[in-house]
Amino acid sequence: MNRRTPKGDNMARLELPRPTEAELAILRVLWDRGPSTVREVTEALQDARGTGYTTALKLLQIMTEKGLVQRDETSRAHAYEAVASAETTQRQLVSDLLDRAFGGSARQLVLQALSAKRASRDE
Amino acid sequence: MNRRTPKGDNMARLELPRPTEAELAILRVLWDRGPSTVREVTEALQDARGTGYTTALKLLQIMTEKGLVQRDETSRAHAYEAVASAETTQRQLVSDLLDRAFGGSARQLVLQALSAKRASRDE
DNA sequence: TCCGATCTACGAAACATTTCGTTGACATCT
DNA sequence: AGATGTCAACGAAATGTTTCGTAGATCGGA
Repeated sequence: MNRRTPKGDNMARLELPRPTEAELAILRVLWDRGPSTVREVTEALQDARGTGYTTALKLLQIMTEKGLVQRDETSRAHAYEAVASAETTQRQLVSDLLDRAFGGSARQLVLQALSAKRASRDE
Repeated sequence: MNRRTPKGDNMARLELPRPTEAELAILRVLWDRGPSTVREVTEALQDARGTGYTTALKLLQIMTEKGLVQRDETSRAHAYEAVASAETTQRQLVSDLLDRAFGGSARQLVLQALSAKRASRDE
């Protein structure tokens, strides 16, 4: 395990774990919609992925443990909310990719980003 | 399974699978050094990761199956070589991240890349 | 030829991620 | 109250990734 702020802890917020692929898809929904129930997340994910209800629920439970989302249990249908902003998480992901694939050369990454954009526009 | 060019197939090279984290570390060595033996890869990886010999070998075998690397079996110590260039793979990774985390906004990704660079320079 | 070093191959264990079936709680409607 | 539908929780299966132990082949030197 790898928790920086172990569960009940209220320390300086730095360093959440890197979200997995399925987790990231959920975070994108939460960033778009704000706090949402499992059903809402599931429905928003129907198009992009085939995510079933219990799958989304399980992922949100795991993400709560990891500290990636916060759960509001006030109403029967709990509301989940992303803990880190889209910008913060995106910066972390870019930074990881920078280290893992580009040896820290932000310049190369930017160039590839522009090239990738052009390629996707071309099709 | 998910192979585009099923094993013996020699079709147009497009679309290799996205390398995993450990695989990417190996690709970086191969991009740096050119064709290398398992031992050479293992030694290059000693610092960054603790990768043992059989681990590197297994990964290279899997990567060969996936088409990520090519194996030259001429000498007893086989030589492995990356199939796709650093640039091609990097472009693919950036493109994936763009879709998965940025909803296709290359502009945002570039901004975060610059911000990530600044942050890492600051420490 | 025998020994030790080095290599590939194989398979399984350890671990992480994703999916879903089932259960029991609770709510709403009749 | 009883029937029906929605919910969270849990555990386990299915899949993907990483690590390593072990076996067998080959090479070179004593």
